[in-house]
Amino acid sequence: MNRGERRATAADVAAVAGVSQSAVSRAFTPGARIAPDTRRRVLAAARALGYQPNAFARALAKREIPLVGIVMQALDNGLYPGVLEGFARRLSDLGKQVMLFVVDDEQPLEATLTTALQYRLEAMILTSVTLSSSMARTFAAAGMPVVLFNRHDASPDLFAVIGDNVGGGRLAAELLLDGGHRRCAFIGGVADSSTNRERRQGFVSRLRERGAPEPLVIDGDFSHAWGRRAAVGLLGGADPPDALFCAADIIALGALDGLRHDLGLRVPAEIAVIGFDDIPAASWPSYRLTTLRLPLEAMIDTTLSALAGPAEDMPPVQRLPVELIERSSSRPRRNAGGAILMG
Amino acid sequence: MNRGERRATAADVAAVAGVSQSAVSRAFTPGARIAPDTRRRVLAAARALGYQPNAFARALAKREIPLVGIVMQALDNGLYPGVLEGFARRLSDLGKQVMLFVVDDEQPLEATLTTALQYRLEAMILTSVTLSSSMARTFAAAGMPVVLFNRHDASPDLFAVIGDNVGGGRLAAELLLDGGHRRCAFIGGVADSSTNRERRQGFVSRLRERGAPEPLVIDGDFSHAWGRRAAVGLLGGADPPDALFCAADIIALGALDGLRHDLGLRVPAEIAVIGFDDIPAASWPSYRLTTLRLPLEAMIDTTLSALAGPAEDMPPVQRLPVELIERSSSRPRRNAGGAILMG
DNA sequence: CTGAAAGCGCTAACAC
DNA sequence: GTGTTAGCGCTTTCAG
Repeated sequence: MNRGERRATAADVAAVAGVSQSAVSRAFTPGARIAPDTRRRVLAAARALGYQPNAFARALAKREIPLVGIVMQALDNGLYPGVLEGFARRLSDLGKQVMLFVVDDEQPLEATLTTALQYRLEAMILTSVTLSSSMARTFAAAGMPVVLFNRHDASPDLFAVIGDNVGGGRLAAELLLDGGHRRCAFIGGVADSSTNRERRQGFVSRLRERGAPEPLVIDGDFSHAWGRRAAVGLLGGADPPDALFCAADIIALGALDGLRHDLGLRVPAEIAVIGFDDIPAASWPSYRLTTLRLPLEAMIDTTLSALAGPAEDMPPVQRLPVELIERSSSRPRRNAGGAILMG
Repeated sequence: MNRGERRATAADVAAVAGVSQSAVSRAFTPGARIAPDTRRRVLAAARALGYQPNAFARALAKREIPLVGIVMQALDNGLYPGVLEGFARRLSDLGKQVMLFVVDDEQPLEATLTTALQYRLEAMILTSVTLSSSMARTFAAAGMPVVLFNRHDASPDLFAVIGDNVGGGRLAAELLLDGGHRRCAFIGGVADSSTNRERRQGFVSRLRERGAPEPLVIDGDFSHAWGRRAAVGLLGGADPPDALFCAADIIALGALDGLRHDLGLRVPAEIAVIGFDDIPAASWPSYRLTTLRLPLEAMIDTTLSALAGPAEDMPPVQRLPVELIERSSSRPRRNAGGAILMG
């Protein structure tokens, strides 16, 4: 490969086409005032030389670049591949590219965000992470819009698009209680993530409102392995629960596997399981997991329009409704509320 | 957000620090010749102004940018999230960013690649797609290295990193025959993808060599839904198979679900299933899928070193060995080869 | 070690 | 419509 050889520039094309360099620029600018014939000549010359406008030079001159950053923490929990794909497609339709950042302990968020600043990205979409207020200020100062996706923050001014986690948690409690369960447990993900907190809170508060016993609550991470281990542990303890609400589908899938295959329990006859998100695997016949569906499409739309519009007049946290998807990991509701059952 | 306000430039920092603009540049260049004290002053001024070097201006001046492109076709087959994450982390360790492209029918590869050319990316990693030879020529002319990941191409000069698909297919045949199966079928993915072709070819050829009956072969796509539909269809036909080799785990998972839950068959007692890739879900207790593991780590390493090194002296197609992972969707091997069994 | 100056390749007024 | 002319913000000789 001739790595060394210089790529053709607009000037080269101009020379070949016999026009000025700015004519070349115009030929490649959609709405520009240029004679159809000149444009044709320019394009022909460009093709001959293999010319492609240099995106950086353009970015420098225009002081903007159609590039948005997306930062993700974990690509392997079943939810984010769809999210990433959705954003990528939509942004691509808008003529924008995506710069992907994946963070973890070795790639701390701070360093990542510094890079984002250097690239003068149009905007940043932060999934599964949250922003310190000092960083938020830095971005605001740089004029780079930021939106949290599926995460939420205490700071009121940070824009966030989330599902109705509290409402979903309440729905889960409702369904379990209506199904005749009394001894519920919550298997959480990362303890201090907002999704985890809110889902648990909705669940626990509704349980209390209906006078059910206080549920067991444990936190871990968003993984299949954790769900499996947690479920097995919980069922081995004293006073085992008869219903599990998991902070995410990936955890619920693990719980289901632990319950059925490690413990030999029947679901939902002996114990019910509810997840959250509705990832693809939740609907597979091996699981048929009852869950709360996150409105991904709508969340992506909302995120993108927040980034595009002035966004000044919309409330900073957009909380979209989730949908209860009843499958067979939970029992159908009973009419009664207080019956005592299979202890 | 003060979108309008100009961000600080090196000149601004220079003014505050009382040095020349080039000193600022040096302060931000790792090995540059600059007095420790000047650097300190510059950095202080930079911090005060919230200055971050402009990556595009730098790219323009240096004629290179630490950015590599990754194009993916389907993020939802279970394999690619890990691939993407692996590449992102490794590249990030090298101080490089990743630009993600997702292609499909609406976002054709050609358009995507044109964009890549405009961004003067250091290199392109193409997963799950293949390159036309004219496009390959374009990239070569532009001096942009390209490597196909988990895809392979007829053109001999295109660099590709793949698993030993043929060998894996042969291993699958071996295992099935050793398990006493005779009537095998192959459930393929996208018909003309190289992975599909090679895996099938290895499988079929080994079956023939050992004198087994010609297997049924059908192609579809790389999805759970297809695997399920295909398995159900195959078993409903005349002369149903007693063993299935699927072109990918995601297909095998679907097949397993169809077999067990739609048809009520026992696996592997009544029918065996083997997949390919070893995605995370393959090891979950609900599936325990026997499969051929793709050496992802090694493949990623190889890809990256091909991109880095001269790559002139390594053979253009790197075929890495796959590993048979026996779980419980297949019967253990018997010593015999020809026993007749449970028709 | 440091500053001056010349680009890198393109866009955007501004005249014509 | 089209060419001319300034930059955009940084790196990199080249003197000193």
